[in-house]
Amino acid sequence: MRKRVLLKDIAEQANVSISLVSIVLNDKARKNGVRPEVAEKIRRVAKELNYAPNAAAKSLREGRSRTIGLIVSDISNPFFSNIARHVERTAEKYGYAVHFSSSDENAAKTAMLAENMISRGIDGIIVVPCEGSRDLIADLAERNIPLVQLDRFFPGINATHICLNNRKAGYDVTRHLIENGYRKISMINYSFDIQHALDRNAGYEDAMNEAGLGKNIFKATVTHGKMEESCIAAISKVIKAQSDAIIMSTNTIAINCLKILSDKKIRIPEELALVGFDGGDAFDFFTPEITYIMQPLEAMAQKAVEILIEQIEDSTNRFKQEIEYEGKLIERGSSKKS
Amino acid sequence: MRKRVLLKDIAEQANVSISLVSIVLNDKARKNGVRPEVAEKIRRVAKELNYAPNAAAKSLREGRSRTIGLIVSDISNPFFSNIARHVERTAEKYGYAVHFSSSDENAAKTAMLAENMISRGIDGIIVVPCEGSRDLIADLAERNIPLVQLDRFFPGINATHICLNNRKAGYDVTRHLIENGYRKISMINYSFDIQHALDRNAGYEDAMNEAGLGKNIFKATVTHGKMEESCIAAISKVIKAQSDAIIMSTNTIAINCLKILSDKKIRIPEELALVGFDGGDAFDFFTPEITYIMQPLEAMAQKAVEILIEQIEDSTNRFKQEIEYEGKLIERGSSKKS
DNA sequence: CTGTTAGCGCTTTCAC
DNA sequence: GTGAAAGCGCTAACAG
Repeated sequence: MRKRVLLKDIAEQANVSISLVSIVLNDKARKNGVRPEVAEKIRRVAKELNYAPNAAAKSLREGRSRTIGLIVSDISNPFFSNIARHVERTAEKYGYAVHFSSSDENAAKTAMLAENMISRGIDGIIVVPCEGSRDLIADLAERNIPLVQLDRFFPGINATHICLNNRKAGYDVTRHLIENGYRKISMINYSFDIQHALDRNAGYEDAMNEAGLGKNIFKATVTHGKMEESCIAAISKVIKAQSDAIIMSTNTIAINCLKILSDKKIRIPEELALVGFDGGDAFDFFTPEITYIMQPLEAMAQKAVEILIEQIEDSTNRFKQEIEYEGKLIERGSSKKS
Repeated sequence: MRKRVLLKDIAEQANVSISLVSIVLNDKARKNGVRPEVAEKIRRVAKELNYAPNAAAKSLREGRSRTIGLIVSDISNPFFSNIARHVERTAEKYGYAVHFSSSDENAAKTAMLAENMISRGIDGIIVVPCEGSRDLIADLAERNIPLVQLDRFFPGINATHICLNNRKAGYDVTRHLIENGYRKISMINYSFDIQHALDRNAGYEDAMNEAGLGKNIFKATVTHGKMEESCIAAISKVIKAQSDAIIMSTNTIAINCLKILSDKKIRIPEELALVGFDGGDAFDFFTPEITYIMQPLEAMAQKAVEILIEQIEDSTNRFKQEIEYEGKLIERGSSKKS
């Protein structure tokens, strides 16, 4: 194992002290009035020796690691891996690395992952919180750990969040269906007690009531742990209720439902119109293509990282922020009466 | 900011020395003959105080961080995010955290990411190497940095790899098409000078030659930076050559080609049969469903992590391993003559 | 059995 | 302008 090169090695080569090397390599030469030629020499030697600082020592000394943690439900879900990609890109821009973990929608696991990350010295956390983790999030925020909730959030706790205007999005898809002539519109959603599900439901109900279709409101719920069975059950219920359109409230729900509907050979949109959230290959390759609400994921993820880094780098700047982005309806074949 | 609890705090509370606390909390109590009641007390106090070790200090002292780096082309690509998920799960099992980065198929960026990770003190790297990074990989291996190449690899360098038996996989899909009556089978692949592309090509040619169809071998190449245009061009060429079947050599190529074919309203498989690699929503929701070679990704990722950790934890055990897994053909509608 | 001590590599006063 | 020295929190060798 080639010995790692240390500040000491550079100092010896350059005939200066270790502290000078540290100062120069941290771009504090000017401030400390180091002579330019000395600084230059140190930089040259460092480059020659291929110096790379020891992050552990730096972290220990500085009390920060320039690493952020990202907790999502499941990194293999394209929605979250997209988030991860944008988080990574922005973090990199600011010189931060990213630790990721998947929570499997499990509150206890989320808590464990967060503690683990903290123990490993990450400087802050971006989390897509799952049901039941309200207390954890509140606790982290109270402990003054830089934290941003992304995509989902808990109202009433003192923690920053960034998400879609879900109520509006729920309203918009419903409106879209109504305008296309659908009347018996059903919603399939998680039973989650989590704000984004509640808000999408609320938007749906707003639109239905506004159109005088309140009596047609029909909500079927599915359970995370048993997606397949519960989606089958939900679809049966929806069909029995003679719905002419379904709103599939999340990407995962949609993928499961689409498989089932495809097997059942139900004609879309003639027999049943469909709308979803978030996009993805499934929506693009289903026949007909699925209408959906697109989230400005890149902007949201970027903002999340930027706010987090602000919090990290300025500990006086940890006031709660609540940021909502507007979704955009992508109209396609699955929701248009011929 | 609630002050973090240190070994010192526990030591004071429990009326023992810091080192005893360290010994006990690192499960070395038995070995050092610490009295059980003392050990118990220390553990109790640690729990009460909610002690979490400072990872930076531990890393600095121990020279290892229990963190591994994962470099893939693009974490938002479902193929890679699946790998990430399995890597994460196995790493977690062994108490390791995961840093991830996307290389964008860029060798210079890969090098930068790897150096960055090393500087940050990761203990080892799992990398899906991109074209042009042979020297980098060889260099890392020579520097004795624990390293496993996953999915792709460079032959002739002294570095472990885990991948599919790509030649066999290329052979199998081709055979499958031939057996289903297709004769003018074309291959769309990266122009990459990377082994897995070459091997899939070789397998394709093996099967074609074996069946006396050598004169029908037709390969169109696409370029990573400009997938859309180059896929359009490739498909035009393939159609002009009057192919009756296409092998799409990677997931990304397939998704791009499927969109194009879908726009062109070419009837699959009557006019053109299709086979792909790796699966995904696109293959499941395309009509008809796409036949593909499934890689045992979970097993491969798990093995990659395990070998990496072995290398990390036993520096005498760094001999090169070359492990290949067999793919499995998933036959579906896109490759069966009615 | 338990405590003292010496660093891991780095940054940062504080003298000179 | 530059260097010596202390110390971040932890582990492990060595005394006692």
